[in-house]
Amino acid sequence: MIKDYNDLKWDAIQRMEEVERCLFWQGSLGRTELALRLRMSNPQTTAILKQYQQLNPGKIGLNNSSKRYEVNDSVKNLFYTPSLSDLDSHSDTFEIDSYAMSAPSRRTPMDVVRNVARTIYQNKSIDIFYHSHNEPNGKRRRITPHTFVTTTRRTHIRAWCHESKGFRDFIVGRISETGTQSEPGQTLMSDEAWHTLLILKLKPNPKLDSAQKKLIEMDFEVQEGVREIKVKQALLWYYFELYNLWPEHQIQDPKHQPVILGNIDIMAFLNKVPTKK
Amino acid sequence: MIKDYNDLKWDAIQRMEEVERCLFWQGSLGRTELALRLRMSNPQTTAILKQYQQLNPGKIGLNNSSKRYEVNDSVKNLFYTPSLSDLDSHSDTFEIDSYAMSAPSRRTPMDVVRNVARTIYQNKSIDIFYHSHNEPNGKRRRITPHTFVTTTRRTHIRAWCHESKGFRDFIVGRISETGTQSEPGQTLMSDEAWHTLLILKLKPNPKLDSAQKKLIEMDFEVQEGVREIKVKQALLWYYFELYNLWPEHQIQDPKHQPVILGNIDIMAFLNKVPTKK
DNA sequence: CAAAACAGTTAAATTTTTTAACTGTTAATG
DNA sequence: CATTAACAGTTAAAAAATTTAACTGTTTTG
Repeated sequence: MIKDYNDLKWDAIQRMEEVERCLFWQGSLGRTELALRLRMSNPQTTAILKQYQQLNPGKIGLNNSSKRYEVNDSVKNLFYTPSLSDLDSHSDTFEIDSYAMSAPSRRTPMDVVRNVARTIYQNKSIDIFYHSHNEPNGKRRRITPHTFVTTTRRTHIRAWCHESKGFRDFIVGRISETGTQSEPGQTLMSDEAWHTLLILKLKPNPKLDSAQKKLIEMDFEVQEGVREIKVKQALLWYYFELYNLWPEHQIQDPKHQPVILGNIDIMAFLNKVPTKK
Repeated sequence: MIKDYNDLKWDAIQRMEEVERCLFWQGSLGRTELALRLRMSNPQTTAILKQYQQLNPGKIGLNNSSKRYEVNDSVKNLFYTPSLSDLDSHSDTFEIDSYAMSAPSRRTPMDVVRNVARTIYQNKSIDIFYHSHNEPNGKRRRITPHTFVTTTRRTHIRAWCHESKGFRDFIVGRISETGTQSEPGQTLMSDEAWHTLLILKLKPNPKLDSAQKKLIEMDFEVQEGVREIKVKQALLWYYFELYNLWPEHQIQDPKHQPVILGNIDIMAFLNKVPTKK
């Protein structure tokens, strides 16, 4: 009768995930509440909760006083990995408000995303009309995309550019049109700057006093004065942009530049492969 | 036999959502593929696809040549709302790579998130140990949180602060401990700065040449020279931070400040209510 | 102390899903 | 150019999941 995690069918896994989702955000879950959420009858809901208890013993227990199942956070989740973006998409069903600041500079036209995604899925290339810094009015290009890259500022597409014969990043919001698909160029495998990992070292800005430094060390999880981050060479430029790391900006107010570059030599990699300058 | 959207049970809705998810990202979906994804038998999978066709006529059609169902993008989705964060959480099952840049300054300890979420859910207040700019070593406070706010830089909690007797923003990553819950203070309703909407006006940086301006206008969806954004007064500061809008920074390279403030008078609201300075 | 609000239970009826053995179509293969 | 492989689609009986309807038991509330 006790089933293994792997014996469950897809439907059952979805339900178990929903159970854990409720438990994580609410801390407790009533049977009637679950029956309403899953639109199921009471006997079946009871069965599901029993099944959950067998699969993940000790995670939940009925509190006779509140008449609700209460969660034991020291037992790990089996089905649900919590994240804030998940709260965003489910906050309407919980009574927990969640608000994402809208930022127009990051607009991501979903029809472009869709057509590029399908190009990746089919291992093809695609015609795009792209507005770059050098050609703001736009130019037709053919690219073989391999990965969507979400930086803190915008969404990019990492792709082989058939025009410039190299791997480049394309900002999704600057693609105004997508065209027909055709045979691919170079693929993920040969994107060296993508596969090269560098160590980026960050230090608190020395202009901060020691108490403020501690705060920054907390924010950045600094260990022994330096925070080391493994960074794809292809994305190095965006880390400079994010943390405002260019040495010529170090004159700035440390409020706008809480960390500075710990290994200047890494800047050599910024231009080595023409990623984006 | 033809069922209405509302007649479907929870399980069925989840499945339909999965069907639309596959269709959106892949553009096509095979019956055998769907059977594997849903871990269902072939006859049942056929039934589900038929049911989908009845619910959303014209959305999919079998291509006899590829022997796969192909999507008609001009017919709207009924169950699935696409987003890039959704691709992130499902990209392992599609052959579409997706990579999110890690940014240590945004760390969000999920145990803190969890305990605060449950406090909101239960309409209570909670003790936290908070490291602010003025008190980097941390101080115990009691807050009544009402909303999670995701800005482009980090996750905040909007809350009534029992110590300073006002609504404040707390950076999740700067909460080092959460304590016991108790009775709430002021709630969402009385947070004026949260409910006050302002119009923020953005213009392309005049130092840009006209071609570059066009590009920025595309990025920001500028209409007739100005982009207007409705902004909660409580979040105004973060827009200044995001777009680097402080007038004293206007000397900067327009690469780092693509847009400037269109309505200087709005700055009065930055300090009016002590949100964060 | 009675009522309300829950969780939990049972057994028969109903619905969904699987199993196993089929047909039909298209593209690729020798 | 016939054969095969790879798919979608079908059927009917068997099995499994779910609902319905009528219950019991416990704790808090008024």
